[in-house]
Amino acid sequence: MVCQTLGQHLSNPRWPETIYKPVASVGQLSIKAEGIKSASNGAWNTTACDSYWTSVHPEYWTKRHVWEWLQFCCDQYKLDANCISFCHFNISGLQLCGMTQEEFMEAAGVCGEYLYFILQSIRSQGYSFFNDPDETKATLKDYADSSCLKTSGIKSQDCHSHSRTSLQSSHLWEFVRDLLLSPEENCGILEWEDREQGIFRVVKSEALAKMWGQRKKNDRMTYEKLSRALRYYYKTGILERVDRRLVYKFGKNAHGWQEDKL
DNA sequence: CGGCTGTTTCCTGATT
DNA sequence: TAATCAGGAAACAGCC
Repeated sequence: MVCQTLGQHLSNPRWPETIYKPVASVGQLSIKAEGIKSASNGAWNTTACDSYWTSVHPEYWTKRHVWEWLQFCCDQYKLDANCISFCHFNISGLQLCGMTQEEFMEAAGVCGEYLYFILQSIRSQGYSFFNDPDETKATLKDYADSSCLKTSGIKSQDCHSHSRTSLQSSHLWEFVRDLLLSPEENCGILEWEDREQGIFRVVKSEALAKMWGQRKKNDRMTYEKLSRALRYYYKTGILERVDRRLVYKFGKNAHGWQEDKL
């Protein structure tokens, strides 16, 4: 897997609306911090509250914890996971803590700058980062007030051209694509039948539905329903029909799956 | 608030 | 017989 860099962003860090939507103004960042406050009153999303990584110092995080942290940041701060290069973050917490801000930006573009800041906040505040919403809010606002967050203007393509094996895709076909591209998450659920032509097979249909259901926080998802959604993609050219059971093919309007274009 | 997109849910019927 | 496929129809959620 080839990982692109975002060198062009390093000299001029800015926050595009498309990457961090709530940051249209400093005030709106505070609104996001309010979200943390309400969440900490008992409604933490599963990414944060069901795992013990929030109570462990980042240096002791496993790869899994790093991944959960990324998920948490994407959920909580509405970062676009498509900007984050998974291969750069397939590392332990110790390695994560050793990354420089520049390395974060190389791994996740402008989102990386924000991730870096969040990580440093967690490292300095420890467990209280997740339990002291006022502190968190103040810290985030301080950062929002800093110069790098005040401007915006990088076009969305700048972000999406950096798209890799994303951790959290909003669309079903992207979820399927990313599962195909990340063997560490795939677990044999999907496999390529013809890599060049984009033909793939659903090996474990129930597991795929369950995983998609988890992604959408819907425990009633079934392969029947998931496949109905996949069939809608025939209309839009995201997928093409293959007359074999559990076999699909990426269409002309699907992108990001070709090996030579990664 | 309305319109649009992308599902989700349910369904009937056909195929493997 | 069960699993899957093919779509129509309607509901629903999130976004603009």
